[in-house]
Amino acid sequence: MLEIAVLGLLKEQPLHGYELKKRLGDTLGFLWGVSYGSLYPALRRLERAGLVVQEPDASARPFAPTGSLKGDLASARRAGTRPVKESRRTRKAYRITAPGEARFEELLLADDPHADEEKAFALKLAFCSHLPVEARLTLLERRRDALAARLDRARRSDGTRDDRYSRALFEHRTRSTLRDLEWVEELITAERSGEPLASAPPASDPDAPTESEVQEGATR
Amino acid sequence: MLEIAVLGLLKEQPLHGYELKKRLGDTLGFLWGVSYGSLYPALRRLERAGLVVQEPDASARPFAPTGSLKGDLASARRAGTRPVKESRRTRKAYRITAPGEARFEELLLADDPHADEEKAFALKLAFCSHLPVEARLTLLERRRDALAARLDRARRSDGTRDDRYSRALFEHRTRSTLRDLEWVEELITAERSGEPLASAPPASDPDAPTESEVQEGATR
DNA sequence: GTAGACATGTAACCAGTTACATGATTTC
DNA sequence: GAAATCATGTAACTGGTTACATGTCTAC
Repeated sequence: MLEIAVLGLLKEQPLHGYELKKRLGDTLGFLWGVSYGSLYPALRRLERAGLVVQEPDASARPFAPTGSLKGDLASARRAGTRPVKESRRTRKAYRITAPGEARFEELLLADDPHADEEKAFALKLAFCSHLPVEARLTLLERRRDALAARLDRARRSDGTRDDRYSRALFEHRTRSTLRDLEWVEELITAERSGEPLASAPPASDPDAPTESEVQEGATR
Repeated sequence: MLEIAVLGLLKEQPLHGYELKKRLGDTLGFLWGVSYGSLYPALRRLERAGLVVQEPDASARPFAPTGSLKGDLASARRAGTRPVKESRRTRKAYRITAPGEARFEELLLADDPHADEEKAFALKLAFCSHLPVEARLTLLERRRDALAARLDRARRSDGTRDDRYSRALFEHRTRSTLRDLEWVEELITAERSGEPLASAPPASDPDAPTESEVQEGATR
């Protein structure tokens, strides 16, 4: 799980742990509240496995980091390779390697029985733009099948306990699953028909792919 | 998590591990695919803590439990030419104790930061009929607040990554949260206004179950 | 010169998992 | 008497968590 997220983010740009955690928290948003206690060990594991490497550096330079990482990185890059040996505890920027990218794709298609199904799918979807179309379709179809199977099971096992709350729960859950299924099916057809992907119902204006539309859909 | 489920089921009737697992799988349905590897240790923990005790094995047996397991079994074999539904051997039936019931209520209201939020709530809701009304309301309101907070956070953090899939995910997730919120609010108003709770549109619910059912476990 | 953000890390724990080991009872 | 099912359990692992410990940089 964490591996996917980390590799996915590093695929977009090199980052150090602290920043990685921030992004895990807010660009991947709702999905992730990972802690350092799992992040740093994960990074070390990835490094030992050769899936990521430390960038020449970028740290320990005496310019002002003002909170802007991009600025920092840009400066660092400008300054070129400058190990600056004596830093004891400074940041370590990691970059994904070729094996790392391979592993990433592998993970996006693997289904880890350990992980929470919903979260795993969400995470994968969040990064699937890095995948070739067919792989993406596979991912979506697998999800569709899982949801369909769940619905089926629900339909079958109607002998749920006679409790009113359990029943309410059961019904709500079933409706949710149904909606998820429909959504995934939309994604699939969108994927098949080239690109559009108007994930929110109809009525959206495809000409304006900006925030406003997103907000509209979200707060409706 | 497991504790809640086990105590909740045992509150309804004494059961042994194997049977418990089955119910965890199908009466609690979709929620739970627990394995023996966690169930049995959990039972032992509960027993050591005095929250459950072993029954002399009177569980659902059509003939008198003499206390002698082997005797009972012999009888069973003698009697059982037909597939008598319930007659097994070394099983250990557990019964919930008074401290166990107390602990159960406590757990239903506690919020364990470890557990998955959605699953934890679902599980608690599934058993909340054993709770007094006010406690139930507390549970529901807390869930409502959590969902509202989530929505709020989503609304605020619009700086999501510019990825089309992440965006789709974000929107879908937001819609789901909104629906969950509405649902919980329905549950709350239903709870406040006495009993009705018509959570689903076309529910096939001819005979409205009356209070008696709700009451039965609550006032011990 | 110290407060507070930035940054990295370890240790103990937690709640589950799979794989395995074992044994009793029923049924054919 | 073998196979299927019922039934209980242990060991090793997993992928996270919190709490803690420490270092470095900037700004005041």
